[in-house]
Amino acid sequence: MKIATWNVNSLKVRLPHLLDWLAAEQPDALCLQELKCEDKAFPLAEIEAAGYQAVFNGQKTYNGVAILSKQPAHAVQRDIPGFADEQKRIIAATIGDVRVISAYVVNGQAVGSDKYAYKLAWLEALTAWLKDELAQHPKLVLAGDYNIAPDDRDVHPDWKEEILVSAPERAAFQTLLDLGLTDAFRIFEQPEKSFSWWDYRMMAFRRNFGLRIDHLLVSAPLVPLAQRCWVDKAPRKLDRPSDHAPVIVELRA
DNA sequence: ATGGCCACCGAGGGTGGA
Repeated sequence: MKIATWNVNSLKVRLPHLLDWLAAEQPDALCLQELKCEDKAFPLAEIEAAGYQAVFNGQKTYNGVAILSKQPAHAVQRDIPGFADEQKRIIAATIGDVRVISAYVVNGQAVGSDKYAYKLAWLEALTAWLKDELAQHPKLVLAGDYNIAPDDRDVHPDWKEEILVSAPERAAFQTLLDLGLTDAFRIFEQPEKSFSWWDYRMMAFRRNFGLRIDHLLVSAPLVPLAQRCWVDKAPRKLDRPSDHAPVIVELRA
């Protein structure tokens, strides 16, 4: 079973890349973020024609998440229960016997800003809810754009900002791991300077000036099933790319 | 040179992203 995550930065603009990528990679489930697309405008017909079902939680202009899957999605949950939030950042569904969550974590803009406080509060609510989800669903994948680079090796040395790498953000990431989740990417040996996002500016992709902020966290029963985890840089090389690349984990059936 | 790019909305430049 292949499960992937991809921040597409506008589903409308990236739809051709998405359809090509689905055809080539054939993931069993794909978590999308930053749809920037209202539900009524979701391109369901095109995605169904590609052989996928879709559940989604969108809004105009900003945010928006979806899960595409070959098999039906059950027990769909939108947003974090009990957490008042206008922003559409969470959708969860059960596919087969695996609970799959697509998450678009708050960016936070700058350490100390109002958005940063919202980021930390949002992560705290996510963690509390995840504890319940894990109790109900032993096999779980928390996939998405975390807007956190967990370790120094996940950051190009030229990164001068505090946001995405600050100690409180990394502590929040660790709190998720402490629930019993594992960063699937780090189960395996990986090339140095492996990243999932590169700024559009400054020829950042060509210079590999990136950060690894898109992650697939897997619950303990899935760790021994993990076969491989990698970043697919190919879509980042296309014309009009998303600034993020897909990350994929392959699980033994 | 202290910003460069991209997408959004909407009709020009402001906002947000990371």
